[in-house]
This record gives sequence, C-alpha cells and structure tokens, in this order.
Amino acid sequence: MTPAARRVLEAAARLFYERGIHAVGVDLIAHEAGVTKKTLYDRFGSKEQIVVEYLADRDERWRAFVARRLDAAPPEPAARVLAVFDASRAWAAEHSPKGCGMVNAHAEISDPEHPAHPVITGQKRWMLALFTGLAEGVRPAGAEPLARTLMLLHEGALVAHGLDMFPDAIGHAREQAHALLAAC
Amino acid sequence: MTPAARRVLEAAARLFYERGIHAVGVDLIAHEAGVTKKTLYDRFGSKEQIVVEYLADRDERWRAFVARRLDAAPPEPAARVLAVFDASRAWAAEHSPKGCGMVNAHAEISDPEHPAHPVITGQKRWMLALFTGLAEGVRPAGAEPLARTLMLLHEGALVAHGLDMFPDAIGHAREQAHALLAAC
DNA sequence: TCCCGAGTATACCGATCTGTATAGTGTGAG
DNA sequence: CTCACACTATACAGATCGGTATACTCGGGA
Repeated sequence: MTPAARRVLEAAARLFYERGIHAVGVDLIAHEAGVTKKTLYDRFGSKEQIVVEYLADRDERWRAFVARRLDAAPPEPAARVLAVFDASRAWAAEHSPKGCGMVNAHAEISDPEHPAHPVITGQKRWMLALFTGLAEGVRPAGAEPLARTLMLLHEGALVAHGLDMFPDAIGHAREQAHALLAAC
Repeated sequence: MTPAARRVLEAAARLFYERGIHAVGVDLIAHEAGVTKKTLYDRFGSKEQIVVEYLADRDERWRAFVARRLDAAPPEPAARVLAVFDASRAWAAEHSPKGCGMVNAHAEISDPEHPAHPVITGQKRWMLALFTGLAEGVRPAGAEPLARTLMLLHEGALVAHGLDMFPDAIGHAREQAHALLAAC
C-alpha cells in the first residue's frame, strides 16, 4: 500500500467513524488525506471499496489488539474472558467513543449484498466464537448459552458507552461477566 | 396533522429505518408518500425536522407499546421486568428487524447539537429509569446496578437481533434477566 | 356561488455527490 | 539521462442533494 493510499484509509477511517459513511464524501476524504481524488480513485477504484477496506482494517486491528491482550492474560478461561472486556474498555477509550464501528456501519448498510456486509457479520461471528471457546473452558456443559450472554453484555456495553447512558458501561459489563463466571 | 403529512411521516419512518437517514432523500420520501416536495416542505420545513418527528413518533409509539404491555402484566416487579423484554421481542418482530432505530440514528447523527439528539438520549434515559423503578421493587438496595445490567442485556439483545448474531437474542436476554432477578 | 386551504404537477435554483479526463511535477532505479 | 511510477492540479460530467417558485385541481363550508 502506497503512502498516499495509507493516508486515504486513515482519513476515511476517522471520518467514517466520526460522521457516518454516507455523510462523508470522497472530496472530503481526499482533502483530509492531502491527496487528490485522482490518486484516491487510482488506488481504490470506488468509495465502496474504501468503505470495505476501512471496515476490514478496523476489524483486523481490533482482533490483533484482543490477541495481544489475551497473550498477556492468565491461562484461566474466566480471567481471559475478563481480559476481553478489559481490552474492549481500553479500545473504546481511544478508538470508539461512539460505540462499535461495525454496528454503526451496519445501521447505514442495509443491503446484504453489499461487500462490506460479510466484514461486519464476520467480526461478530468471530467474537461469538471467541467467547464460546473461552466459555467451554469455564463450563463445558452449556458453553453456548454462556457465550451468548457474554456477547449480549459486551454488545450492550458498547452501545451504552457510545450513547453515554451511564459512566463506565464496559467496566460494569465486566463486573457482571465476573459475577456470571463466578456463579459457574 | 393533515393526511398528506401523515403519509410523509409514515414513508419517512419506513425508509429512514430500512435504509438509513442520509441514504434517503426528500424526493424519494415525497414519491413514496404520493406527495410533492412542495407539500412536504409546506408541512415540515426541512428534512431535519422530518428526522426529528420520525424519531419522536417512533419513541412515542414505543413507550405507548410498553405501557400497554405493562398494564396487562402482573404487579410483581420481577414479572414486570420480564414483561418489558417480552414487549421488546414482540416490537422487534414487527417493527425492528434491524435493531434499535434510536441507536441506528445515533450512528448517523454525530453532532450533539442536532435537534434529534435529545430524542435519542431521552428514550435511553427513559428506559433506564423504567428499569430502575422496577429494580427498586425487586432489590431496593442496589437497584441502580441491577437496572444498568438489565439495560446492557436489553441493548445487547437489540443489537444481536439486528445483526442476527444468533436466534432469538431477545428471548435469551429475557431468560438471563429472569435468572438475574431470581438470584436476588 | 364564491372562496380558501390542502394538495398536485412541474420546473428550477445552487450546491454537492461519485467518478473521470488531461496535463504536469518530483523522485528513485537502472 | 531516462524511464516508470507515485503524485499533484484543475476542470468537468452526470446525477442527486435540499429547498423554492409558479400554476393548477379539488372539495367543503359560508
């Protein structure tokens, strides 16, 4: 990826997340990236492609972020679940003041045939699989329902954080997850 | 409200929810409502105003829907909490295949000065207050944290339902709320 | 009968949208 | 030096955006 393409993607990521996808035009992206539209279209071909790469890149960075946190976490499955919530809180503090970027993008992309759709659903499936794997280490019988509950707490916390419903929503979700795991 | 204005609001509500606010233009709204743009602007003055009334109307209908369900629910606070989740499941089945309209709108409206902002946050505050009032009947000491947990489960379930993460997410949230209340 | 308000139809405004075309600049490798 | 390539600058096409203006139809009430 050329330096200009990198700058385009960084600018698009910031603008798409802060203002929404449909509210941001390619002229603004090019201007913020210090790049002409020509270069932008030479590198990406379409706005739709920029949207897809924005989401795919964000997804990739999130997964790497979680993986790094998980590497530094204790081996006990329950502690690793809490490490995911801690990762989410840290991530939200610096990357997600407005909630989950995938959920927000999904609000604007209704067409299931849109190439960004599998990126969005893919991240959620990955998260559910992550929780399921960890839940199997906590309570092998009935790991699936436990993972789904963790998923609900996690998604709810991201929304609550984005809408600023009450202070430290993700921390609260973490404590609830803790209580839930302790009850096993 | 004149018949044409009502049709405009109905068309706008459907289009805004299904496709997103910025993706829908006033020409499309007018066409779908069987109304000219002139009539549309005579009644509402601006697209922004249509957005505000769409959200306010949706909020009002949701609150009335919950109130009706709550009227028919048993007097025990725990049962009334579950009635809220049941109401949400019924509402989602016929009005919200794509998750919470307020959350989706918030993804597109970043500016806190936007007149639609208080409508969005108002509904969430109302929901939290509703849960808090019911939680006080279940566990007077520590009603606030209990209400926040119910809120997380509820919001998470709406997101999970909208993204189709797994079947009957709201029903699962209801069962988790049930377990949570039973533990009090 | 007349009038008035609600609504229709159509044409238009300036601005902005995504996307393209042409011409020119700077730089590193061979 | 040359050549390829990344990039800049500017202009523009075609469509659509929110919003407005003019002229018309229709039905109900005084």
